[in-house]
Amino acid sequence: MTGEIRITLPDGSVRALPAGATARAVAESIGVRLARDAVAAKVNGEIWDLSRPIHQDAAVEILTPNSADALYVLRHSSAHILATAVRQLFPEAKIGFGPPIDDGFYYDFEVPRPFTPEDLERIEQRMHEVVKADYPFVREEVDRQDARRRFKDDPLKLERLEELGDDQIISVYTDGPFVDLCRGPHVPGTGHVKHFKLLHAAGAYWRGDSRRQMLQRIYGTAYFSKDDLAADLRRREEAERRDHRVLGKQLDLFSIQEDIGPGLILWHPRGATIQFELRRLIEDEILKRGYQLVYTPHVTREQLFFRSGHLPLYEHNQYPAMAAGAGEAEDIRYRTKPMNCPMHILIYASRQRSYRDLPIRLAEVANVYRNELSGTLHGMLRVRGLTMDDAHIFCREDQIEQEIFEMLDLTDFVLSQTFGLQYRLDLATRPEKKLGSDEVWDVAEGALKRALERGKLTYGLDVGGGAFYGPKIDVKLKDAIGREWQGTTIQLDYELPERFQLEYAGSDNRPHRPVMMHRAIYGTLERFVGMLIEHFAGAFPVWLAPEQVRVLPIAEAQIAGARAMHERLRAAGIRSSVDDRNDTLNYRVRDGELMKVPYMAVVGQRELEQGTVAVRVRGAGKKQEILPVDQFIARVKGEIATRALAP
RNA sequence: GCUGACGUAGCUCAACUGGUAGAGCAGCUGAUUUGUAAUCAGCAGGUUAAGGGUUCGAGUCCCUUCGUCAGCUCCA
Repeated sequence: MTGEIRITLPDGSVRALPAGATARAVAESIGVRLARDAVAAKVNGEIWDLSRPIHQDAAVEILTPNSADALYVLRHSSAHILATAVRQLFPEAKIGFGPPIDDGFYYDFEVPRPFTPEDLERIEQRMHEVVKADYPFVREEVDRQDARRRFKDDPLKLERLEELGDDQIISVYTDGPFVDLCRGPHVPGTGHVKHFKLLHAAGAYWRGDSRRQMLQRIYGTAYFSKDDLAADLRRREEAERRDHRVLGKQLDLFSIQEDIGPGLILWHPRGATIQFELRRLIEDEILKRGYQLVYTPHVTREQLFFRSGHLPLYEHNQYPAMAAGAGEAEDIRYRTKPMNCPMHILIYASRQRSYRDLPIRLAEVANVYRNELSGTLHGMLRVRGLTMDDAHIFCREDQIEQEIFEMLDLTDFVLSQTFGLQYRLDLATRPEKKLGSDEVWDVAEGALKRALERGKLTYGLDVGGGAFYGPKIDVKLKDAIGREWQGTTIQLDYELPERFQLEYAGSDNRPHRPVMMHRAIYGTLERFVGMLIEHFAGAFPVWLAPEQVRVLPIAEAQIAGARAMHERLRAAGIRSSVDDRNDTLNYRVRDGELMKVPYMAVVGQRELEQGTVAVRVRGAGKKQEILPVDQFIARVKGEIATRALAP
């Protein structure tokens, strides 16, 4: 391996360098500034250290701080610096994994006692010293014996080491006093990591396995620039400011009370109004699209769920059985339902169906109960009593594509056209624990794929993320501050029609098995409303706002006039209230703003005499408009009717 | 469910190393009649999450249970 190698750059140009040249040398051959900015390199699509020798012809791209790949490298190095500092302060700490993640990095440690906030401060300070020392990250390739020797005191690393195949290169990275078994790559030296922050510590199972020991994980984040780090910390604060649990209390939308139990939502009148509008939107829309509404019970004989296969497979998520109804045999038990599908299936199966009837689309906004682990509950976003905007479609094989296509269109109508939310799609394929044969899954996954492609939609793959009864398309919503949320799911199901022996008479007058689909556009009203609260920061568009107009008389003399106006608004279908409390106008305006009421209609003597109203728009400050009352009502009605997003 | 932190009035928070619960806002009453983000005064409000223990004495220390939070696992 002597002589020259040919390096192809991203612009297509080719440079000849001596064999064994490093990516740093490539960068230097291009320019000093690039060499100075270089963080790592992409060699044949794989990210390498700048200092790693290249022995063969290769395509090389120099990574600088403005690439996403470089940020991952930086964060990976940050994790090592974290571990370096922890090892110095806590020599007894055993190291686990320390990868970069989407919004930062973490490192797992096995330590005798958990880290305290004070520990984090000390660790962060020590990290700054490690950065100041600017230790180079040195890569070495070692054999298994050597690696075993080096990590003899780190059982977690040894465990990982033994999983590596014989054909895999074993590499270790050293920065100053710290050595880690690591695939790399890293920035050239610890001095490159200047802008970072440790965020919090929490327990995490080793290898993510709840049967194994709990390690202590420290999370942090890192950026190339001070501004980026500051912006991230601001974003985190902003997310806190929008917390739906806090806003839900302030705006009197909902509560969760110990007397009722965790994960069970009390929708107060204001929150219920939002739910009501969402139901109205989806029900109006699906009726136009050929769905039929149904209602089914909250509890059922548990036999139904054995037949559907939920029991015992889904039992960990179901509430325990209740005793039989009065006068029934004792061995008959009842369960609350965690899903609606078996009931909708029984409606389908309640009479003979013809191929001419299909597709049959049964919809129900229904409450179901799932016994989620207590530690997973989180405000409205993760609950035990769920309100699903559920529907099941029974159709022929040849109708699948069209049905999926229409569901994707409905999804777009609701999420994008109505709420202005961006979203992306994921095709989730067969999980390990599943019902049905691989052949059936092949057909099902293929059908979803074709529908997506027909809709010319781009989508990602979530391998193994499907439900146990079929593959699904998951919709990930993006909110106002860029966070992603699990919303809509569309699932194909070949299994339940089989279990319930569903049939329709074909044009050949022979029995056929229909295909079934499950879908929920909002997902659950709880999670969707929770997401909306954070998305809008509580400032709902007029059509969703629990209180659309608040009428404020300036003084006692206008109370009767204000009440009359409130009646006019209410008669026009506008949710209105009067704040005629014995407080200053300033006080009442402030209260209206804090409650995020979109419009305050101020009525003074002048307005009453002229038949006008002084309109204060939420968030617009002192700027106000004097409008004839008719005109104001027309404007609000218009915004409600079109479900306008502003104000 | 697991690890850790936490739980004081409706809300946000005080209360020295154990010494006998306090403030602002909200609420109620009254005065004030207000022109676009907090008028003034008075009153009321707590078995300190629940239960048990240590102590002369527990909001404070210990145990159990419940709940909340940060994560893990799981998930709409």
